[in-house]
Amino acid sequence: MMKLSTKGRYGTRVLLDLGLHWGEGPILLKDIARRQEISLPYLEHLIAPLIAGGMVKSIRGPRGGVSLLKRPEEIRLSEVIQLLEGPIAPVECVHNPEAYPRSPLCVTHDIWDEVRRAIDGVLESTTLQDLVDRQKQKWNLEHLPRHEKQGATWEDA
Amino acid sequence: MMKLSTKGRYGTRVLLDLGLHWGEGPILLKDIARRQEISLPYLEHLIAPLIAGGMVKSIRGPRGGVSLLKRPEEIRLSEVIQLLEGPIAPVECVHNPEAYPRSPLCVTHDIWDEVRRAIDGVLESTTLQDLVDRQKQKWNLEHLPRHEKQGATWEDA
DNA sequence: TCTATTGTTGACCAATTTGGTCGCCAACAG
DNA sequence: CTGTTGGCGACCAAATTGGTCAACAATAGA
Repeated sequence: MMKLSTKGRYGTRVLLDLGLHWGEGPILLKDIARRQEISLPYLEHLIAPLIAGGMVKSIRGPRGGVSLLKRPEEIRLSEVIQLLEGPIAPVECVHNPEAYPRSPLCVTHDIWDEVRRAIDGVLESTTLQDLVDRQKQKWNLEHLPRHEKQGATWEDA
Repeated sequence: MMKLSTKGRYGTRVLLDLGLHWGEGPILLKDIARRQEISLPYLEHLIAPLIAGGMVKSIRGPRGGVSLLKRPEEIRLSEVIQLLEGPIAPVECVHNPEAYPRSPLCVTHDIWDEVRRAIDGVLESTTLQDLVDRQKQKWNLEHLPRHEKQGATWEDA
């Protein structure tokens, strides 16, 4: 239950990859796909909602690629998940209160909303820059040069 | 994303129903199905993991039915969801650390684990008795006799 | 013991979601 | 104009979800 789909997981890794290459100009989808071990055709679908959401911009043609449209510290994980997976809510009526007039009568509703707020609290307080910083710190702790580890941002799931 | 399936939602309502009838002996599945607006055949499948998990006991034959095996204040929502939906974890590698030796290298892993702990915190701190109390309080606030509202524990989702 | 009642189990099924692939089109640098 | 690169929609297989149904097991009471 309560699983994130690959959309959210892969997509977060894609953005982390872009965050780690922040300021380097357009990044090739091909390179992201290789580093994050995502198939190129599937990556194209993952990137689409990020572009539509104004989080990523793309340039076509030679020397093209994708890059972040906002600075990593301005991108909250809650926005990312929202774009990739839709509203964060364990049950439908929590997200869509107007459609369910009798919700206030049901106590389970209250609990699911508490769960939603708990999830949202974590995602809202985490920015892409936080992920970038944590990743770099992990690499430093290993005393390894960064470029040898750029493929190691997967989560094996 | 992150939706609870009907297993978790319906199952929680079933237990709330049993909590509200705590001490009244075996409750007919038929009655639960009617009050909670769940089809009887489907309810039978919902109740099975609760029985297997030792949370509910059943008695067959005339004057049979199901009832809580533990007191409502001893039943945490986290156990309920665990029984009905399996492990609470937004991604697989968070729940099953041994199987993914490289997880410590991946920062997204850390975030998903924070989300898991946030969810678990809410569910762990809520007991079935809490739900029962809240439900009764809502009914009182409406100044309506309880028996007229026993069907109103759904969540419309 | 017979019977009606009630829960148990497993087979089965349709719809939806998930996790992709593939081919063609659009844009752009040189 | 040509090659490179992303955009987009059609299509697909597998798993999950959300059920139904029929046969069976247990038990209370006549």
